[in-house]
Amino acid sequence: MSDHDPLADAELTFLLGMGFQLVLGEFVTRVAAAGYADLRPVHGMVFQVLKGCGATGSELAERLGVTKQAAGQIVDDLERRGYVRREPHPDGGRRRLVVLTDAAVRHLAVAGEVLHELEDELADRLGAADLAHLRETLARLIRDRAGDHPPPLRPVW
Amino acid sequence: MSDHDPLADAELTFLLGMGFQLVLGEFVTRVAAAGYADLRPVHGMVFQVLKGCGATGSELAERLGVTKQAAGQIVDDLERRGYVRREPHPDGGRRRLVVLTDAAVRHLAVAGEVLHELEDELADRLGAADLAHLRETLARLIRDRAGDHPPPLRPVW
DNA sequence: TGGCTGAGTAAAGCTGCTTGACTCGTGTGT
DNA sequence: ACACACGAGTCAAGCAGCTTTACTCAGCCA
Repeated sequence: MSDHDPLADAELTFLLGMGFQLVLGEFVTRVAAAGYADLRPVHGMVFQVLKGCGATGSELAERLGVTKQAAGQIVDDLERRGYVRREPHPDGGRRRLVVLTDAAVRHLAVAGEVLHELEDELADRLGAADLAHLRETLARLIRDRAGDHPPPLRPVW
Repeated sequence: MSDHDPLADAELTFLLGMGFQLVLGEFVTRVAAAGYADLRPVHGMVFQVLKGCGATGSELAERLGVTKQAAGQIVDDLERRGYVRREPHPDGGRRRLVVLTDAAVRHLAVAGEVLHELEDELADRLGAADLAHLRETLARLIRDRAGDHPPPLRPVW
């Protein structure tokens, strides 16, 4: 056909990257519009890790896939802005437990809502069955490449 | 069920990001093993843009979604390492045409081969029909969010 | 002639990470 | 009891890959 879709020929890697970029970009835009323009996706990852009973800086670093110094800097930043607190760790030692403040918990709720909203919209536009199939195939791809323990999600290239 | 798949509950955004990260990581590893450990994905994007008849620095910058200074720095780097040349532009002015050397053309061939190899392996493991469906749904997602002119693929967060 | 436009360049600054070197509590072996 | 290794945390410096700001230079058109 003369009007051939260039996306049909695109590399799978490109399709995945572009899909991720567009969806994440939309997510970031909406969360920023909800009053969180000062939080990047990595901060959301931090909140996910700390959700529940918190974690130490080293645990956080491992979960984020960065050095403990980098994790410390992120925590410094979030502490200054009132999203986390450092408390003495029950197990003592030099350990300190990083925990979420209410502001961070509220952000988690908003972010979760935005994610579901976005996914619902995509289900409408792409078809719920196709979206479910997309999820399922992606999950198998991830399991195939990374097993049961996918590595930390890091900025790509 | 006691043995429930945590990936089934994961956010779509997460699945897309993890899928992209794993596939791109595998791609980078294999291309590095083929002798191109000194080239990042962005260099491959540059080669894609310049493939054919080359481009000016400003055109390249626009296609990459960076400032022309950043594009100039990348071109400086690639020129030093023998992957591109700057030639006088046929249209004159201050313009200069950045074109690929044979080394870059060889890299393009290798990278293309690796991408197809990777996609064939995934077709084997996930099922050709499911992979085709994945591609098709991703293409529709991209078209839905970006129309016919998807923005440059950039490092994400 | 003189000014506008658009490509390219030069220099400095910034962000988010890393590496290297340390300090300090704690348990462990002898 | 004492030394000491270990692991968490922190300080400082460095670095990559961009951006912002500010300029130079060639053509073009009134």
